[in-house]
Amino acid sequence: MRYRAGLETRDKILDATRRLITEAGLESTTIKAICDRAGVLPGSFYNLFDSKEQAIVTVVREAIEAVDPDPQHLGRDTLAALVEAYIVFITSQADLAGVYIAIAVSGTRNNPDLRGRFLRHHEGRVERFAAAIEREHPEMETEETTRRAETLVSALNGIALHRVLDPNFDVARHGRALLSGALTPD
Amino acid sequence: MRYRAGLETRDKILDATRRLITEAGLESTTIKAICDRAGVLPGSFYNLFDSKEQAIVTVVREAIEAVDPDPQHLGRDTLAALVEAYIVFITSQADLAGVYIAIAVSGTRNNPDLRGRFLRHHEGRVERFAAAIEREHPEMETEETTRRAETLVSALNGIALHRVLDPNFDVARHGRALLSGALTPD
DNA sequence: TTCATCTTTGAGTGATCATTCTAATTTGAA
DNA sequence: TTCAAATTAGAATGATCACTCAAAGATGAA
Repeated sequence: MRYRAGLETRDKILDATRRLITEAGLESTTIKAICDRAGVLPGSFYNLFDSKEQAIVTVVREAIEAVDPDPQHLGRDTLAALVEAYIVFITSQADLAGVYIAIAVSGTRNNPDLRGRFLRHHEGRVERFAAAIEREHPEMETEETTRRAETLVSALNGIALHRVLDPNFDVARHGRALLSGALTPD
Repeated sequence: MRYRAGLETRDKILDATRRLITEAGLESTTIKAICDRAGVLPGSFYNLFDSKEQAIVTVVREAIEAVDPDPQHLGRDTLAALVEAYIVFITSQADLAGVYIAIAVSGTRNNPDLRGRFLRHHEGRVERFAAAIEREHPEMETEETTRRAETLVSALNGIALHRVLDPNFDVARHGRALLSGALTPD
């Protein structure tokens, strides 16, 4: 490998960006703030990224990918496993979870790219949940499984949202409660 | 009434602020943007508000108060009525609902005042929901009713959050689905 | 050791931010 | 109609924003 110095700087910048978005919000994630925290100067930042936007999008893509782990289970996962995976994501990757929620709210209003990316991801996520429900309840109609999956995924995001506000919020307990409520008859 | 002109300008500014936060996010809610939309100049803005912060806090307080209507029902409302009230709030006061969610995420990180205000409001809301659950299920322990209320309120916020991203999201249907799942045995 | 290439430095750019100020205009009680 | 008080106009301030650039320094293949 040639010139690894630049790669390390890149990591430091992405790490700083990730933590800043979670701790201070998108609004406060300025070039200066990123560089201060990464111990780097603006010139170095722009040597590695074309724009502030690019660094943020990189981190956001990271977060979106981290939400859905184990793609090799696709088509075989249980609903409970999907919920547990999200709980693990929120609790063990708090920085990325913070990015995910921050983007869901602030990031998607002025940035069509982020908005599209997020909505496409959400859609795929709902489908994965719906498929799991259908596997466990073959008698249920497709429209119904989709609707229940939408409710569950959105509700889980609500849990993640509250966790950002209150680090003591018991994500596991509330997430599992939603799971057991998700398949109740109307 | 003397000098009503100022009051009208104040309304125009608050209205512009409300819509801007919902449509473009806190980040894009600048003095210039507010004034342009309100058809007013910065001098007029600062004649009526001490700071941009003050206008935003005014709108946020408005939103927080609008979430919980009919305080005269306090101590008598059913869980279903509370959920319906939130559904009505989200669908019929989209601007304020957008403000509410935007603040929940971006507003509370750097602003301890907003953060405290939001968390206090959330706590009161959970208590109100818990009391309704307890009334309908007297056999349930207090700790249990609180936990279920926390799950439900956070999950409802998740529904509201998704509605901000997708205006076609069927808030009523998903909100009611959460209600029926909220009292399922573990 | 040489030297082309990669990387960092840090001052500097124009744009835009929240906010201020003074002068002009409008208001409404008298 | 008068006039003090309320309100608006609009240019100006300094701070901070994202971003650029030329020069210095570090790197590693030969």
